Amino acid sequence: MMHLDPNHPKPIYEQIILNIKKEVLQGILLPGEKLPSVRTLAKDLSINPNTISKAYKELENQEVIISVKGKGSFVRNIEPENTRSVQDEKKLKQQLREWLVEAHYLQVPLKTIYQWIDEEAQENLHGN
Amino acid sequence: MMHLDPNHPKPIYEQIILNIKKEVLQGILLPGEKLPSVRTLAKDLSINPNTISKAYKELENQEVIISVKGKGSFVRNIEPENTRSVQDEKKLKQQLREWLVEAHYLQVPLKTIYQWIDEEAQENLHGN
Amino acid sequence: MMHLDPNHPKPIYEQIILNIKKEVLQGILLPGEKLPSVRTLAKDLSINPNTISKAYKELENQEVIISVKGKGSFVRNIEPENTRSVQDEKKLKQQLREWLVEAHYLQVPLKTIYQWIDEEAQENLHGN
Amino acid sequence: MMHLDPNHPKPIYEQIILNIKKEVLQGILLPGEKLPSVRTLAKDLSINPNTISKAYKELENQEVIISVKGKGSFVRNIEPENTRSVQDEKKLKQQLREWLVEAHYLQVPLKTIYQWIDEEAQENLHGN
DNA sequence: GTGGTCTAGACCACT
DNA sequence: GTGGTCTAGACCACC
Repeated sequence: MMHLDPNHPKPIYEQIILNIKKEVLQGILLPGEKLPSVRTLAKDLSINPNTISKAYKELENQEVIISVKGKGSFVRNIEPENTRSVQDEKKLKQQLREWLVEAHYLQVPLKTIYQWIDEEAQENLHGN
Repeated sequence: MMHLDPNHPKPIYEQIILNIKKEVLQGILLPGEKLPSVRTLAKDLSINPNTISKAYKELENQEVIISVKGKGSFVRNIEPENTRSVQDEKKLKQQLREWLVEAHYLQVPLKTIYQWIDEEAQENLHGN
Repeated sequence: MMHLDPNHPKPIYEQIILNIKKEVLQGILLPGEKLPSVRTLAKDLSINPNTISKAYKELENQEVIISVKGKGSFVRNIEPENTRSVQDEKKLKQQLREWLVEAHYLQVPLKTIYQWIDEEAQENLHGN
Repeated sequence: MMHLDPNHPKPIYEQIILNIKKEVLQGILLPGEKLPSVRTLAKDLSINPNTISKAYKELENQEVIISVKGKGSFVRNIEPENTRSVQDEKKLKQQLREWLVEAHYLQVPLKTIYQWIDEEAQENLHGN
């Protein structure tokens, strides 16, 4: 079950997006699988359906899922040719750069950073 | 000279904070050195002095600089005893976790991530 | 109701911060409880919303409350792990030192000081 | 020799006031003793004479010293009948109250507070 | 409705 | 001239 923190600084719909992406990565949600409907997920998480709707729309924009009128929303394949755009990469790198300034400022050693990444990578990718 | 993008998702005052932190890390701004005054920096960047003020105040909260009424704002020493708190570390790790989900989703290989970090580390820490 | 004195040497936004901290300590505001919105509190106290906003932001920095866009501001739990840092303690002690010089100069006996502290402690901590 | 910290949030003239009061309390400066002249003290501390002047004027207002034209400034007796006014006491108590809110919030135990006071009292009063 | 950011312009305290 | 506070009013993102 998805974990949401209403007191998180990140808006709820972004938390949902992140969670679903994570489940796809981890193979909990498989390509072609049907996602819960907007209304049922909203009920399960006891939040506003509009918020779920916004998350699903954004996931469709990012080509993670596909919504079919009258049928539901489904996980898309991660197509290898859907390789990241130059823009995506630039954005990611920029975000990393900003994070590193903070980390360096707080004197986190490089070794620790590598360790954190390895821990997380194992969880997300387990075998990919 | 500092580069600001008013259309960036990050608010201007945070861009300023990041820029100054980076300059401190890189040794462009040295401990004790005087920062440009609120008003002159505002004029140089053609933004409102209050925005600069907000950035400087936050930098003072984070103990990066110190502002003295009537005198100006100055870079503080990075005291080794000012080690990061448990909460700081938790926050950093959480941010990293979210970034990694994105990166994995876009299929950035671990190797590339390490490379990006090394590049940036060299720029920020040059030998530390 | 909160009491504010515009002619106080302490800025208004700091008076608000102190008041809210006190109410949290005294259990008037409970963890998770919603604070009045920036706008309504501003109207109630007949001051500018930006001033409230400044106070709330600082309270969020100090991890007393948490503000969520579109939802409101809420009292956080005081986590026992969020122990004070060395710097916090240093700052507190320095402030106390300066206060004591004044008190000694005005010949307040130690006994009276202890009495004042006990009175206040009872109000703030009521049994903790 | 007096210790001044130009990077302290407290204005320099207040630091001077506090220092002189402390020296009077500790018996380093005795009643009737001549203080250094504005100009020589300014030179010794390498700060602006106006700042010293402001401090001395305030000390005269608070009846700690007395300035005689053409002769210099001198430490006054702490006269027992110069007992603190009701106003002074109210102000002191108010300041203490605010400090205690912070201390309680940061979970400093009462015992620790007493300890801090005792340490400081010994330094300031040594035998009074 | 909520909080967050930014501008414009004012006044104050300190050096 | 310096930073700090406050007001007034605007626009944005989120729920």
